[in-house]
Formats: sequence, C-alpha cells, structure tokens
Amino acid sequence: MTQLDLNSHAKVPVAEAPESEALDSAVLDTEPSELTKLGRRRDHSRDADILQAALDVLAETGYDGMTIDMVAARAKAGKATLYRRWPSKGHLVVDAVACMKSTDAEAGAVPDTGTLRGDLLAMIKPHTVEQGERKLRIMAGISSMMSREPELAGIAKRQILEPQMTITRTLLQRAKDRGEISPDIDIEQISCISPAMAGHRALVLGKPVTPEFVLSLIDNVILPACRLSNVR
Amino acid sequence: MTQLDLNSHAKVPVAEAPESEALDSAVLDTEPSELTKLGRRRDHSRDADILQAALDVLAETGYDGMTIDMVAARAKAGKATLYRRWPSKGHLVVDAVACMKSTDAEAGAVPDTGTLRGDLLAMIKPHTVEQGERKLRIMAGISSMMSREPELAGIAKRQILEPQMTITRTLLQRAKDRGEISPDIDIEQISCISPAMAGHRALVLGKPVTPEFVLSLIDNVILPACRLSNVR
DNA sequence: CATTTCCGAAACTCAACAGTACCGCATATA
DNA sequence: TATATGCGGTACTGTTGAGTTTCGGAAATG
Repeated sequence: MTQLDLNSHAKVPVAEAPESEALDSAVLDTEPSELTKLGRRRDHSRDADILQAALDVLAETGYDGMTIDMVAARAKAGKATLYRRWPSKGHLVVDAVACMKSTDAEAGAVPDTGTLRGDLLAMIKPHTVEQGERKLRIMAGISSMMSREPELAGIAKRQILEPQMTITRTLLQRAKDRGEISPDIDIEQISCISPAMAGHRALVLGKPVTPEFVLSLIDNVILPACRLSNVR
Repeated sequence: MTQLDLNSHAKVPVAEAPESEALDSAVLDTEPSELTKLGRRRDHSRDADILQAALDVLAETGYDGMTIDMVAARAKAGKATLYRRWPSKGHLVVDAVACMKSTDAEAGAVPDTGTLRGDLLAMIKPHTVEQGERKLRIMAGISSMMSREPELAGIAKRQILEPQMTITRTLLQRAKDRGEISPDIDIEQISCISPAMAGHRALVLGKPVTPEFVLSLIDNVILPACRLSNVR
C-alpha cells in the first residue's frame, strides 16, 4: 500500500555462502564510518532476536496483521530500538526474510545415494518438513505484499523457494547425467512439483505436510513425471 | 483480526444447482417479513454490481488493502448502500466469494471425448484459464483472512477449488471405470496437481498460466502420474 | 566523573479506514 | 398529496497502528 521505494538495504550475502553458520544479520548501521566510537554501542546480537520475532509474527498473522509492537514485545525490545535499526515496517520485513536461516543447514549436504528415488527420500526429514511448512506460512504472510513489492518477491523466492529447488535441480541433473532419466525431462517443471503441492496442501487445504505426504508425492507424481516407475 | 463471528448469512445455494443462470444474489434483507411494504424498494439488481466490484478490488489489492470506499466507488454506489445490505466488510467479502459466478458455466458440460487426455485437453479454454487466474488471485487476496475465518475458508474452497476439482475427479473416475487407468490411482492426489501447480505459477512465481503451460502440465505430470504415456 | 549513545518503556502525533449520520432526491404505498 | 424508504454523496466519529519523542538508566569512551 505504502509503496516502500527503498531499493537499497538487504546487504545480505543471500547468494551462495552455503557455510554461513551465524545468523547473518544484515542491518543498516548508521555509518560506522571511521573516527567516531563514543558511547554505548549498538548490541547487534539483538538483531537476530528481533528478526526472528518478526518472522514468527509474520508466519502467524501475515504482513498486514503484524504490528511493530507485536514484534517488539515478542523480542522483548523497545519499539524505538526497532526504528533505530530499520527505517520502516516494510524494511524490517524485507530484512527478516532476507536474513532467514537457510533451514537447509543440510543445504551444503546434497544427498547422493546413487538413485534419484534414494536422493529424494533422503531429503525427507521431519525437521526439514516442519521448517518448510513454517517457510510456506511466511511466504503466505507476505504474499499480499509481494505483488506490490517486486524486490520483496525476489528475496522471498530466493530465500524460501530456491534452496530446496536448487537441491532438487541438482538431484535431477545428476540423474540425467547418469542416464537414469531421459534428457528430455523438464527439470524446472519437475522441481516445481514439490513446493507447489506442499504449498497447496498447507496453505489452501490447511492440512499438514507430513513425511508420508511427501513420500506419496515422490512415488506417485514426481518419479512418474520422470518416467520412472516407483518400483525401486 | 476483528473476528467476525456471524455464522449466519450466505444463504446461497452454493451447493449443486449447476443450472443457476442468474447472478445468485444472497443478500440479507431486513426482514421482508409480511405486512410492510412502504417506500422505495431496495434495488436488488445492484447487488451483483457491488459484489462484482468487491471481487475486483479483492483480486487487485487483497482483503486488507481493500476499502469499502473503493468498492462503493467502483460499483458507483454510496457507502451507505453497502452498509444497508451487509453489516460489515467481512460479511460483504464472504458474500462476494459465496456468490461468485461458477465461471465454469461449462460446469454442467463435463467433457467426454473417450480418452482421459482428450477430456483434460478439452478443459483448456482461454476463457477458463483466464477466469481461473482471477479466482486464484481472489483466493490469495483472502488467504490472510482464511486462517482467522474457517467459514470463509470453507466457502472459498467450495467456490474456487471445488468446481474444477469435481470435474477432474469425474474424468479420472471415468477413466478408471473404463480401465484406462489403474484402480490404484489416487484420484484425490491427481486432482490437486492442476490447482496446485497453477496457483504456484501464478501467485508465487508471478508467471501467467497459459494454455501451453496447462498442456505441458497434462502431458508431463498429470498423465505420467496416471501411468499413461502421453503418446496419445 | 562527564559525555555520548544505546536500551526498554511509555506517551504522543498523525493518517487511514470502518462504520454512522445526514442531505437532497427518487420511488414506492395509502 | 402525505408518508416512508432506498438511492448516491458527503461529512462525521472512533479506533487502530505507523512512526516519533521523551525519559530514566545502562554501557561505552575520554
């Protein structure tokens, strides 16, 4: 609604630093330029808590339902502290999404079991599935804003969709390289199946995305789409 | 946010009156009970315009971005007229979704070409695809409200998802009955593929849902999931 | 210890919007 | 014609929430 023109900010790595352990905080600092260093210094360890709180509220109430006071209260911070670090609610949200933990700590660890089915099954872990659902909820929370804010839409896609998509693409490409699946297979299309079906189930149908659901999806949709019978 | 407790209203057929030509207006009337009939009478033909305007704004800005003034202005009506007919913004939206035209005027006309692929292809019509995208946008617009309002979520699912799902289920069941596909096929799961992938493409990726996209989806995902080769 | 900047908390300003009241006119009944 | 209601329009009321300011105190520097 309010346009939110700021095209700077979000100086996150975001891109491809798979090993980033720390809660990479990408906050604008009021110029730690050079000569000045006086008085109490900003406690940047709070950034992570605040961004985390913002993501929580976002997942629960959506962008429009979220208020700065909610975030501040949940982070046990003052509202002024938030505004000292981010110029607006929109910027806070953009930064929160941009700094989202790569939940796929296993992002670096792409499974390699020798078969496509084995690789896909290896991606099913309760923790991953649970975190994926949370991400979807965050995505839904900012969906109304995404159409008005291409910048945010891009960041959200990169942070929420890309990690899993990238892994899936890799698995499929390897399967193609070793001749397990045909070179004609549209990897991009296949990679969309899982996020699309999971999102539909969680956000539209309101049903939980269980490991059983993902398993059935792999055997009954994804592998058939790769022209592989699921009979191992 | 505001809870919107009213569990009455929405006295729509909604269910299965496939032949309803008129823009079924389901508006609460202030008791046209019995003896009274004095003064100018409410022009119910305006209901359709107002609900249509509400759906337009909903699709464009989402529930939170939509204001009553926007709807009134687009419908060239006075704000008071809206509040004379619906007690609140929430009720208006619920009614608008509930009264949504069955876009599938072809709902009564389930294709029957003799083959599953033929039936599925017959469902691809530019008009249908276009209307489907609009419905998805409306769905996205009320998504934030759906979690707070189970009633609305139910109505939305019934109005937006069910029509197409029902047709698809029918086609699949017929294919099963005639032995074209195995009895083991999970019809419910297959029926979700199209809405899930279309929604993902339109709302998450922001790409248009073209007839070509749907065609590719049928041949590369849906039919393989039915264990049918797409080679006609 | 003086100064500066941060902190959490609370009070404040200001704009947007849901909902209401009223106007002047149109349209209905009796 | 008198009365009653709906109509589009506009002005009003009340609340909510973004963003700002202020305050007492804490942590850093000199």
